[in-house]
Amino acid sequence: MASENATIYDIASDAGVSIATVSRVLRGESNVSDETRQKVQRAIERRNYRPSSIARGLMSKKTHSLGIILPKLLNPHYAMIFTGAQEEARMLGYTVSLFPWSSLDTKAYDPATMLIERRLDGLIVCVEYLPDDHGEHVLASLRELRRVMPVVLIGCVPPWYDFPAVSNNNAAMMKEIVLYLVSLGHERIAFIGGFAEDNDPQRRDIGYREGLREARLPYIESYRVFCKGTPEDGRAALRGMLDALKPEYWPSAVIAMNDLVAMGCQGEARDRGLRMPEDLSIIGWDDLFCAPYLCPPLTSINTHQQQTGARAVQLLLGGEQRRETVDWELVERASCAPINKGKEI
Amino acid sequence: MASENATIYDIASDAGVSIATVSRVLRGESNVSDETRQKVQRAIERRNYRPSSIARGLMSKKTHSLGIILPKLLNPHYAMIFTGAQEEARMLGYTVSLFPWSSLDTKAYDPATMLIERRLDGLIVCVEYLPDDHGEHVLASLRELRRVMPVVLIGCVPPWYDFPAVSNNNAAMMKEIVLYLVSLGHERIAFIGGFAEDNDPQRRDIGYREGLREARLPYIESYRVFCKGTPEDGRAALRGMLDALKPEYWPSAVIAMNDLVAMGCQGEARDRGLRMPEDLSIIGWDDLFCAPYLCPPLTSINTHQQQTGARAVQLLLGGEQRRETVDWELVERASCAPINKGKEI
DNA sequence: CTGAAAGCGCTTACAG
DNA sequence: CTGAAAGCGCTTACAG
Repeated sequence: MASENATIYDIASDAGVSIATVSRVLRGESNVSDETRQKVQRAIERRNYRPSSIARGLMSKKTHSLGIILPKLLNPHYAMIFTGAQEEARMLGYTVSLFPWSSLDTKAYDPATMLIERRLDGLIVCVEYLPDDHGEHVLASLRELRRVMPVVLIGCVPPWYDFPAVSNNNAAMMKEIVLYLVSLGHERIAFIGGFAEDNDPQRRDIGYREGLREARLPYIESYRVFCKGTPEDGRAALRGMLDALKPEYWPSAVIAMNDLVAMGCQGEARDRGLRMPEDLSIIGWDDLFCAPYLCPPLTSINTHQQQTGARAVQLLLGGEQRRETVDWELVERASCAPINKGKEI
Repeated sequence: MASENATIYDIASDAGVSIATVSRVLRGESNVSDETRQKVQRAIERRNYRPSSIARGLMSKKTHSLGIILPKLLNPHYAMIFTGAQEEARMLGYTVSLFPWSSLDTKAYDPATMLIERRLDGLIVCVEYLPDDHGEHVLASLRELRRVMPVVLIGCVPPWYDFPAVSNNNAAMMKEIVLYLVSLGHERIAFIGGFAEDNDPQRRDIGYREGLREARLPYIESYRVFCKGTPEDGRAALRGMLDALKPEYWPSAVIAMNDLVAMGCQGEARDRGLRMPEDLSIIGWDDLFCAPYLCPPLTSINTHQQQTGARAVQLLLGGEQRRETVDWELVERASCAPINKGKEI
């Protein structure tokens, strides 16, 4: 099937010149006579010759290929980041390959081997809030990797991860969400989300508390429930919270860590016969493509994921060490409504 | 940041042997004395040396990297295929990079250039039903690419595309769906789907007609509506169909070409005040992660996308030329219900 | 069991 | 403007 590719030697001999000259016209150098250039170009076209970027990379030590590591491509959130990164990379002449999260996860047979042997020009890693011990492990792998290739992080990046990164200002977003719900009249606002990272001034818990404080609402332990990021996790988390509370103390609004969790919450609420949004407002995070088609259509916060992916590539290739923050946007849909003060439960 | 990598020469001189010997222990050859092997291994560990797979590939002419081209990663359907392919590839020591659909789409500046210069060991292309002229274009690009690397197709592959492929038996699936709806009592069954490919015995239209024939139901032109694959397309398609029909002729069930289109149909039906599934049953295709969370939860057909991606990699690396068909599974949820004969419209 | 040499397909000084 | 030669970091016969 795959026939032998012509090499620079074939072109040189076809055109009756040296390989150095062929190389010159390939790279578009100006110091080649028109006549020679045309001879070479004809030979190239006749053979349909394309120089091997692999061989090229040997001298330049550039592979023009990037890697990306993310927890789960099946979450459209990461698919959007990947897409943004891929498109930007392509414009700059780079390719991006997907590596599994497990490349970082264990020290077993040093899964990063594949990553390193590829001689990538850079690596993008999407991190999530991680339980502490696990986080240490990942951080160690990242530090190891950085010794051989530039690394840029995306996502929930604690400040003591001394890596360039592009992330969101989670605290500010969360505060905006809380105040938005307050503006709708909500006073019992729950937050179902990931595990906290101490000392991170941009973490969501900070914004959650700040928002409540600004609205002069109390912080209530039982409204803060932890969970991972799947719909099932969200469903279980809401169930646990409601089971533990008398109905009169049930929250009137729930902030979900992401749209998947919000979907699970909708399922649980529906199963319990709660009307949405009358009995329970829910707000998601990520604004996935399916948000408008949920019931009710899910209010969510758009985090500009494609732009995030693109910026990560730019930081990577620009060798910039700073941390960047990407803008966001609250997208109102029907899942959050003004509270019905006189509601019946 | 990225420090200079040690080379095989560094290791050789550290260990006091020739690079040929280092190469032997790297590749785990047996004809090396224990003593020498250990000297070399110690040197490798001290320097944290990893051989460059790039340089390796120069001689072997293998890059151990694959490419995948798909219409849109944001559709979870393709994210699942990608994930399956990536996992299988990794097990076999390969990497997979994402290339944009535009690599095939236009002949402008020969976008496939990047693909070819990378010297990929193989390429997976996810195709969709395409309007004829456009399809010809893509087919030409694929034939061109195949001259320099193995290509395996995934998806709706007409029989005259003489490529190895892994796909579904769309006709059989469609027939099963029609008969399933018939078993629920439906007689007015619409199909909102992609454009037909003449002569393909596995295309959905074949199964649609066969199912109807077997159930002794007439094929009705106005129940067969064409659309592309987004939720908006689906919504518009259903709107168009209903607008064109008197309510008493409205279908009682709609088969959507994929879950996205089904989502759009749900939106349109809801806007019109149709109760689902009482007034309208809808069935999707692909069984996306969000299907269980739609309203009503969407009955759909699971096409085992991860397995599909994995099989494509196996065909690619095995050099097999055959076409394969992957199994499927109808997943019943609440969006399809027995028809209510005495329903009020 | 080990090493010297050639080769993979390019680029990069260096001469001319 | 053009070419001969060395080099990128490996593997692969070929000798010994």
